[in-house]
Amino acid sequence: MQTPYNPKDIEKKWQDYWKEQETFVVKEDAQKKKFYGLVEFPYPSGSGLHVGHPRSYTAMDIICRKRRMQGYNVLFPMGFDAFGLPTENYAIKTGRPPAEVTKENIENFTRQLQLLGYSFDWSRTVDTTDPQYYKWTQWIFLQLFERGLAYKKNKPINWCIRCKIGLANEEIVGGNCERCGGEVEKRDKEQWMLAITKYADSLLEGLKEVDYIKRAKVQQEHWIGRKEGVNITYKVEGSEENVVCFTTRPDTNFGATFVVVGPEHPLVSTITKSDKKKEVDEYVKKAKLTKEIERTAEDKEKTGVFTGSYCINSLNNKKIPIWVADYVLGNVGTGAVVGVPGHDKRDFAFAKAKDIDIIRVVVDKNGDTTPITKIEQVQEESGTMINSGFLNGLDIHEATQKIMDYIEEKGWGKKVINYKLRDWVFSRQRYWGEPIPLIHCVDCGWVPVPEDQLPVKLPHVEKYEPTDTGESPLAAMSDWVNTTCPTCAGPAKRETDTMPNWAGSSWYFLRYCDPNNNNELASRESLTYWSPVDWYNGGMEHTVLHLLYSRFWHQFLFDIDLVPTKEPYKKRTSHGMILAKGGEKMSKSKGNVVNPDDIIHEFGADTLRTYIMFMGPFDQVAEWDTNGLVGVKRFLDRIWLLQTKVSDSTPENPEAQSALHKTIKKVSEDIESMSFNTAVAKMMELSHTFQKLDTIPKRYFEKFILLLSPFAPHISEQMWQNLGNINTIVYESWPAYKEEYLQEEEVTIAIQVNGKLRATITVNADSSEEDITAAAKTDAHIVPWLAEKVIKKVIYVPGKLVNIVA
RNA sequence: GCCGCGGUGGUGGAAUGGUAGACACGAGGGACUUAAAAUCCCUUGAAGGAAACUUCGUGCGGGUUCGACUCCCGCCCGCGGCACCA
Repeated sequence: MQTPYNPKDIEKKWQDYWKEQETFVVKEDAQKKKFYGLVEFPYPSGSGLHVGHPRSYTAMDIICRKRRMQGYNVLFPMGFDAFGLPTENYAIKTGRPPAEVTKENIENFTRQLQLLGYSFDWSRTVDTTDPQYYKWTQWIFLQLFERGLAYKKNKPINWCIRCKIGLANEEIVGGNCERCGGEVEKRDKEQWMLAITKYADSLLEGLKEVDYIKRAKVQQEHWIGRKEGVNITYKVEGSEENVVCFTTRPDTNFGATFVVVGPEHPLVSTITKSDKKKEVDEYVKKAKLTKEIERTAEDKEKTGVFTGSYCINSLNNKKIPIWVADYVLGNVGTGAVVGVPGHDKRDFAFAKAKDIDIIRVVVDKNGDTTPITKIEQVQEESGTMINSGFLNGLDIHEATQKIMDYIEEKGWGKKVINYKLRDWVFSRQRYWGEPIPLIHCVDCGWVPVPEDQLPVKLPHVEKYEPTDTGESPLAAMSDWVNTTCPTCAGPAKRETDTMPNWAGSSWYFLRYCDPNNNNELASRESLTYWSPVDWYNGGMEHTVLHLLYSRFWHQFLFDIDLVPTKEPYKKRTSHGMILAKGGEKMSKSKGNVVNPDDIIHEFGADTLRTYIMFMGPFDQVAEWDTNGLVGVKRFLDRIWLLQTKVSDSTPENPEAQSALHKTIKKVSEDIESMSFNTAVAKMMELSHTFQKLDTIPKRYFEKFILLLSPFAPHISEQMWQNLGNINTIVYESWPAYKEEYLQEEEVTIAIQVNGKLRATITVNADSSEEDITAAAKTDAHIVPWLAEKVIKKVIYVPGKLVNIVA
């Protein structure tokens, strides 16, 4: 008699077995083809694993388990991205050292991940806060520094007042701090910058050779924001100065009626006429005090003041006024814009507000030539030039090319490529991050910490609070800060800023290849064997920043010949978020977070894993529904009970055999396309088919268990053992289907009359088209529909349907 | 505003242009049981009909096609990203 299915005993038993047997520990093996499956390593927060994490992990676990069964040598690692603000904030509140808190959190996360039965190679775990790890994060930074890609710059940074931290542009959401939602202001501060813009083209180019989901590519392209245009030089009348304006639409330049410089523009004071000085100064002062979010609000009314100066549009020798207006941003393009109000919405609004001429130079496809002052302004995607001298009659795109060449030829401007991408603000005035390994010497300037002195370890401090002065808590540690210059041995000071969170996660996948190497970030041999990551799954929230940053670092490492491939990830997919019941995000404050521990306790890890895969399309958001677990649990219960029906000496059953092979095909294909929900559904169907049998041939059941094992590994191992197998199921061969078994003896053919279903008939699979159409026409259900009608046409789709057109 | 994704039963969701609603939840009925739980079986898009069956039905309006959830055109709604980016 079969014992009942008891996930608690089974799951613990097999988790212990895998650990003792080192089932998932891998080594490089030149004889085997490799597969590197990667999931984003979690931030080990104090609240533990969240039910959203297992969506990504289970999916990749299934893929990796399948690859092992397909004979691949599989690297599937896990680690912890453990530097970060929540831990630091917790330390501030409780006074406990972040390292201690981190250690506890990692232990808890590890426990939870192991309860889920993932096939991670735990011997390769990395922790970004481990000095043996961040030694190499610092080392990579120094490589960037030595090649001029890390530089210090005094620039206005985004300062979160509440977190007391400088933020990267990427960390501002809707003008507020991404983390705390608080106000952000501009502050001048010396910041370490990484020259990611030097890699803009390369990062764009690299996207062509990788297999990323479309929206990940599109978002990255958008973020890089490459734009071809021309910097046009406008001579300021009665002055030696020039105003340079970037535009992507030089075709409309005959319609230029003004130039606007932003309040930050360096020429503002020089070009302002004395009688306008007071007004301009006041305007500029006010603009600088206005928060960027207010200034750039889309529906904000256009304001600005005339400088009193004019410049000359060389194209038509027209004299046009120069204005100062805050809708022009200092950090975009050249910080100055040529105003073409006829064909740019913002220029139009400005011209209307200031009563400046509006000239139409483009006729859209409707041929409308109404003066633009009389209609709402347009911004055409296509059209023909008018009022534009030698451009007249040209399509706007042709005109753009022609005039760019012309302007450059005449020396009035220069073709340029602009990017939306900015250099990466790389310093943080916080404690819980990697110290930036540089020393400042009055005589020698910034000097790297010598390699043999890495890592620069985080010292123990008494207080973790950041300061209002904008200095890291490390700045107060005078023993640590004061040091000697590695070059001249004179007195020198350490850099007290730390690196941002993104640093450790920008190369962690390389460290997994060789996690304990003390001499290099990872050995060339291990990187050559495992690189690149074959399949990387993660959240959409990381497709811009983390993905771009890590690609940048990786391309840099490739350029200095430390890694074997230009691109780090061959394939990138993304899972949808798991929302709480009701469609809200799960959050501690709302109290709607589902803890995997509770679910595992009640239903078991196999049920949880299978349910998460079954709940809906993998790439779309899904609402958590505890009721849904019931169905999956019943499915596993049912399979468990099927064991009693398994028999060694049962003849073939064509129907069951066909169902089995269809399931093999479907599950195999669905895993590859991440259609896990339909794979599970197909296995459920098969379980019903088997249930109807008196006895199940053992060879069928074994194949079924093999298919199930990536989804529900514990119960599968146990049933595999129950069937008399001695070895783990993990390295058994993935079942193959046979085309011949997919065919059924009889097929159901749909019969339509004029495209509407009127009957179905069941025929032998090998029936001829003639026989089937004849049977269709004479079917009792069909005959009345054809009465008094002439059959015009019969469409036959083999094995599917007959459509009689009458 | 632009870009991406989506809209299908009471619910989550299935459907290479070919029988819409697989699979699952829930609900209703039945079997087993002293009873309940568990399990198993049946029914379950809507309307009409005793039934056979008929009509309608995949956000809305058109179109292509023998045939459209699927392709094309024009909209509406929801989610995500970007956004006075010149």
